[in-house]
Amino acid sequence: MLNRVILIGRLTRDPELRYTPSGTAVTQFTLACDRPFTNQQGQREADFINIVTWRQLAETCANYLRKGRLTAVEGRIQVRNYDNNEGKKVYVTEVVADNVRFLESMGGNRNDGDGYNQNQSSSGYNRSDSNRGGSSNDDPFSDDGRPIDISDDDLPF
Amino acid sequence: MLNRVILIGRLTRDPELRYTPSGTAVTQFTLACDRPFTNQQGQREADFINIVTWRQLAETCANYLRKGRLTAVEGRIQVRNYDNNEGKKVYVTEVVADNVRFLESMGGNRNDGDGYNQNQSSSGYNRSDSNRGGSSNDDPFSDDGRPIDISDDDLPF
Amino acid sequence: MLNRVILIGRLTRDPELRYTPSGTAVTQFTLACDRPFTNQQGQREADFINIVTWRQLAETCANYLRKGRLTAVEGRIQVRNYDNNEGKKVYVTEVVADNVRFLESMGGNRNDGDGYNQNQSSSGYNRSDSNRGGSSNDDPFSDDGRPIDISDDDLPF
Amino acid sequence: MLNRVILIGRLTRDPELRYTPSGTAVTQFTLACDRPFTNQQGQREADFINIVTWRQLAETCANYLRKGRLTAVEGRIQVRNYDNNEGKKVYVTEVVADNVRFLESMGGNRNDGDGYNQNQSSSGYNRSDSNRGGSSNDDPFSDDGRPIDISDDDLPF
DNA sequence: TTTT
DNA sequence: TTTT
Repeated sequence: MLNRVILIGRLTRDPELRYTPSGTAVTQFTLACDRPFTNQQGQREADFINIVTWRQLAETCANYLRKGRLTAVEGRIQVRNYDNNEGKKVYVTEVVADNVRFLESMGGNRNDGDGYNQNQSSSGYNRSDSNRGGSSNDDPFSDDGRPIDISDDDLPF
Repeated sequence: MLNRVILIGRLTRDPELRYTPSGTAVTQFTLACDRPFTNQQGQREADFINIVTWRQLAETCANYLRKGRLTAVEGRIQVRNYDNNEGKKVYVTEVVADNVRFLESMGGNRNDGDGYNQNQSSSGYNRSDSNRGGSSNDDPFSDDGRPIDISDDDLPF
Repeated sequence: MLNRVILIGRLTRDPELRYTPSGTAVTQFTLACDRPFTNQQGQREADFINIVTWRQLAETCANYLRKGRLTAVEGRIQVRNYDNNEGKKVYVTEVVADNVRFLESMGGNRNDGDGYNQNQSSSGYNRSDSNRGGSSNDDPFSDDGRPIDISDDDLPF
Repeated sequence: MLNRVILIGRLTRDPELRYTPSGTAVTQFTLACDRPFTNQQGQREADFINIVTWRQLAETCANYLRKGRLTAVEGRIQVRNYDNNEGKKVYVTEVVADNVRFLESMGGNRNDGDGYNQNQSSSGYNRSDSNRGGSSNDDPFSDDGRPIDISDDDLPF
């Protein structure tokens, strides 16, 4: 009934832009978020959190984000599952972002401080079908490690 | 650098209270959070999000939460991984809660509207070791589906 | 660049629905949010936080919220100012809500568990003019205590 | 029952460090947070949001924050009131921060990327007395514009 | 493995 | 598979 996530971290790699069969842009990246405490060895660990963005926001992220960039992400946690090639259910957790803020400039050449990068959906017609038994081509990130095709069924709002 | 989650949803089952070898309480449960849109079939889906609480908050959750209860959770996203019995890395994503609010009373017998249920850590000495190669007994939830032992190494703050 | 608020509290009064000159619905109410600690006298105090909602969400809130109802609000902090009748600048702080969740049912007669109550704006064309010097008819809430007219200029997104 | 704010913005001035009579550090500053839309004149406005930090976090903020710095703040909304010199109630709204992240380095001389800047309270004994009738020396920020003394009574957690 |  |  309410599902809100706000993260600040750094990209572990350049973002990946892809398109669904129907032509919708999807960009995926991973944020490294340092934990607020150190472990038993006195070292600070990080959580590596998968982010997905759609449509215009996906294009903007692909254009402006790069590995290492400090970035703020607002969105919701999404948990999906599919049956892997051994017929076992694999669960995938990711943050579907609807607002991304570029906290570092792009190598001196431009300003990114102005202009919000928000999802502009004309809400209401939404659809998102996950959990379709047997179908395995339904997601950006796989906890399994395999690259997987994305489908129009994953379109959020 | 910042990692904040706020959820409101319903417990899919009664919470499970366990103890680490050193006697620290850990309670786990899953929140069903309805998505803010309907899928292609016009149905509202939910995300099933794993929650972990520690220490005093774990005891309180085990005592007062029950299947179906509307509950608010505040915490951080944590991503852990371990090698499963086939030597494959399994990733586990969960929300480590530091504040849980009981939004529904306990069947008329008590009030839960007063009193915050917050993690009371004497911050600073914290430690949390995940990602220890080879060790597989390190987590409350497994995306693999197997029940797994919990370890003191997972203690957050 | 990022401005996010999430509150859970109870309405101090029934919500007030009004309309701007151009016919846009605005609903205002105040949430009492208990503080997470007690004061020197051992008593728990509350913060009384002003909420504003617009358009469809305003209508829904006016229809379904009532004094005392436990309610979750998501939005952004807005700070406005105007010159009062003595020519002094008065500052008004409120939360402009874009998502409101009714956490308690309406006296048994209905269900409120399904259906999100979210602001549905066709983002992009937005406008909001506050801080107009001399003009005093620009806000729902006044820290001054006077009832004030609302204006189309306050329309957010 | 839940009161969470997350902001990213820039300091409008250098932070101000003061001490309560009993020697507790309090730092105040204002964050300019650009609104996510433009007004009727096509200009982007900002909300100027007052922030208060206490104790160790106050010292760290005073040491490392400066006018113009991009900063993330996590905390809760607090609304206080007092009677001004004309006997009128004045309301003050501010964000009491428990986590502040410095998103820009300090002119090249140091690193601020490591090390969380979090409030370290030994929770449980808390107290905070506002709303004391007649007393006017109770707050960092005044919507009235007058500088006001701070008091130990405002100590949160 | 999923809640109302 | 991980960022500074």
